[in-house]
Amino acid sequence: MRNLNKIHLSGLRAVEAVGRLGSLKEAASELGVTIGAVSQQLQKTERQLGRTLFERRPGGLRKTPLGEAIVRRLTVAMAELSAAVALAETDRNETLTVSVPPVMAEKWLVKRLSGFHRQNSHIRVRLDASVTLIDPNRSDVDLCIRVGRGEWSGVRLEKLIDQCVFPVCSPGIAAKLTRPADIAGQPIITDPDGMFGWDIWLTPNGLSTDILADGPIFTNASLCVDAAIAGLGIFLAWEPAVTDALEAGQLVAPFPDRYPTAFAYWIVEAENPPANAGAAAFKHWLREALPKGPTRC
Amino acid sequence: MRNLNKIHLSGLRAVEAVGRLGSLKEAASELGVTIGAVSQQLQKTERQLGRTLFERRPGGLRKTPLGEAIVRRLTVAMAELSAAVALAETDRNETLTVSVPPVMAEKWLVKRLSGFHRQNSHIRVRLDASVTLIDPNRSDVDLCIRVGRGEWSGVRLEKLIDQCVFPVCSPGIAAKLTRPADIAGQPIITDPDGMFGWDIWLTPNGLSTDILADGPIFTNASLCVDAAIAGLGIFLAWEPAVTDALEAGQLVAPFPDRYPTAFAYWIVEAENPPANAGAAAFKHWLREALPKGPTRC
DNA sequence: CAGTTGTTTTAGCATTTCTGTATGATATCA
DNA sequence: TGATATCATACAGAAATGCTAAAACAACTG
Repeated sequence: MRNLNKIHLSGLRAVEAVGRLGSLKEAASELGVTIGAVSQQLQKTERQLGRTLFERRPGGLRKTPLGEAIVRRLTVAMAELSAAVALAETDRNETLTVSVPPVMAEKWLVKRLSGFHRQNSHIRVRLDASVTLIDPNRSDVDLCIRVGRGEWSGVRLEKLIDQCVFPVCSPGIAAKLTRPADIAGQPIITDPDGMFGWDIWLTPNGLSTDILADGPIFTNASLCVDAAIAGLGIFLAWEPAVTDALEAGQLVAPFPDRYPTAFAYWIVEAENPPANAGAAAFKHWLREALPKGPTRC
Repeated sequence: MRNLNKIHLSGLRAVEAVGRLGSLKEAASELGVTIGAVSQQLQKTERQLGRTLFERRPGGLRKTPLGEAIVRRLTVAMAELSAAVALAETDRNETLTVSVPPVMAEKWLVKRLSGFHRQNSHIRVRLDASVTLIDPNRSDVDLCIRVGRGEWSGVRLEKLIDQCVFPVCSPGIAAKLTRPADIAGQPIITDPDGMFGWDIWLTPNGLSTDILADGPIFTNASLCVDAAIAGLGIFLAWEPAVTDALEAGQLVAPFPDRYPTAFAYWIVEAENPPANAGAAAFKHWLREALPKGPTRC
């Protein structure tokens, strides 16, 4: 393989094209450069190989026996290279890697993905559920959905929905809650990694965090939602983490008012994302599918 | 195939090497460049493909699934390219194309070639017998042997032997010749394309071209020699065109003196010939095998 | 001889690529 | 915990390369 070190590969490509197509003119057109450029490449490669690959005869070039043999192999090689590149292109257009916070993946996205797939059957979606923000510029992730203030730099951003919080609990617990103050005394389900506190909801209701009782702790918002469904207490939730549970009646929002945290759901893309049909389709679908209207703040 | 237009092939080579060897360091060593260069190539290619081929993780790079697939194909492609290039290298070292004037090829070289082959059994010699000077810089000829003044430019020259002429004829005719003046009356075999005239030999012998009789004309020195052997007349010959015929007694040189034409036999090579083991061996063999000592002027 | 086709040459510009060096991030050892 | 490897990336300047455009050849064709 090391014998390729002294040969410029694009010269070999020129040789291949000229050999296959029979003339500088056609090769130049296929390669997208001028005839002169191809001529130079050809000569340079012949010099590097130390062999003449084409006889110059009136009316055009003609392969020498060695040229014939080499071009035959080069054509195979170029086809293989082309196939390798095509692999990337297909992948780029047909598979989409989306990085999503685990809660959203589990509680909202997984269930709806079939809807996307129904509309875009040729696109294969790969979900990457991770908490930490992956840099879309340097990973194989095409699209990230992230919760935050939108203060990331070096990326392309699009806001999806603001994060608005409201208490949720099982219907059983909800029956005991008529006023916000009734929250006191009920166990509170907590995610210690959560980025906001109960004050966001308590303060507007004229209450303080002092009234809150303790309750189970889960280090993952998805588990908190499950706990709430199981009737273990009240969780300060948000869309779309509980969209389905509310709809299915597994959870109830005893107080309709929702209050914005400082955060929102964002689409985070690489600064200069390569054209990707799948990414465009997914973004469009996402905007349509996300809870809107009455479910917003 | 056109999808290769937007991709630098050397970038693909870098991808292949890194993918196969597992680290920038080793790839850099194989490619004969610095690590930084490989890193840049890698990133550039990933950008061009629009896909991440390697995950950057502590301790080194690791192929993504797509990277894995692409590298597999690239390895095949590179091996094929390498084989194509190797073809040229083998050819360069093992086959030697020599362009020789037809007379020399027929009357001297063909017979002796087996001697060269016995000493250099791995080298395949291809003889190209043509009259016109092929430009060794732009043909698949490695070595030319040419008769001339050595006034070619843009080539590498080495003088072999000066051309010295002397009359030859069949033993039958020779019997009638005791003094140079006896040439008169005998038919003179002529090559109209010959580059010298009889005056070269006549003048030093105190004779003029007026005394020459007509005789058969052949447009090829080799045929002239054959005609002389057949007893059709006297031919003003030179080494090595008649070396064998003289040795075999088919021809006789009735007058021992030889006179130089302005010409010589030269080895003509490309200005910067690629290293070629065969060419070196052939030149060496040629110097040894050519008539020397008493057969010279 | 002018016109055509096809390749080569030349000069100059623009881009690419490489090298060194500095930087950063992680792992390993004592 | 700090010292030291290992691996990769960033950057800037220098060197090499590749491309274009236009002119020049060269060998046919009518």
